[in-house]
Amino acid sequence: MPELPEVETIKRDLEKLLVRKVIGRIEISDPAILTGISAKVKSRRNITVQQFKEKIVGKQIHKFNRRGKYLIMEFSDGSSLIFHLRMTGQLIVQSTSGNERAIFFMNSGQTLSFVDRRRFGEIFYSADWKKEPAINLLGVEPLNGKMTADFLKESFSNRTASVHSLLLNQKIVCGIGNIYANEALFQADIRPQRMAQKVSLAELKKLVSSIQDVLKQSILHRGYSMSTYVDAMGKKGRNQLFTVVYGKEGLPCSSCGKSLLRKVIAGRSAVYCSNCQK
DNA sequence: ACCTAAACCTGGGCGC
DNA sequence: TGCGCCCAGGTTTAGG
Repeated sequence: MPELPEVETIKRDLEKLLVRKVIGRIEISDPAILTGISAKVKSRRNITVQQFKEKIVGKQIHKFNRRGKYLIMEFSDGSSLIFHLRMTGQLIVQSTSGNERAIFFMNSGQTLSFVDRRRFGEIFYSADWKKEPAINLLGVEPLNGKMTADFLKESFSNRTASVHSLLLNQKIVCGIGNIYANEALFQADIRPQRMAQKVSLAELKKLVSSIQDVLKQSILHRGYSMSTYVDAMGKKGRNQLFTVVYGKEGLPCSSCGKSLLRKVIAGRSAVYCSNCQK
């Protein structure tokens, strides 16, 4: 579920609520949250619940960071907990859900709960998040000026995959997921199935500003909450009221009125207007 | 190296 | 109501 705007919203909420607080106790009801679901990742991260608790309990939260869709809780000794919410993960302060996979009890009395219906989400410990391979594999951030049209042109050169697929590739630009890939391509009048290397520099310029626009708008609206996403207070965002193509197959195009089409591209649903997008 | 399909897991929604 | 199928905001892995 959560893409850059949703993770950014949670990050800002947690900054306000939990900086300087100390973790007093941790309950892990689903240990898979520490190791990941897939077998390969499991073998890489062999940590027991007990070892995990020993690393974290007693530490003071210094700040929160975000890289792509990763949320990083950094402690005052420089170590960190790195969270990824995957499809249905939620991080909620004072949650009453009852479906928590992990709960962090602060000495202040506050709780931070990781709730996650599909159990894809993960938490892992890092002595130094800036040296973490998972973080360093990420491409540029879309909102810090590094995602230029020239950069995309270079990144897309000789690539036969669709522009939609490459926007979802976190090693090129990080933080964009299927909602914002679809919305940005619509706003830039580019069909998602276009071969990436054939998108012109002029079109990429439009795409860069479209990506930034849809992400910033969603941050202002506190994220897209059609399904499970909620902020750190457990409240829904409002961006689902402003999106125009994602999840709207068969509805009329907001620009020309023609029925929106859906096409599965490299395993992901793309929705687009065959009249407006070229 | 690059590309796609399948897998991971759970549950909502829809058609019959 | 119930069953079976399709779908899902993400990433990893297997196989071409």
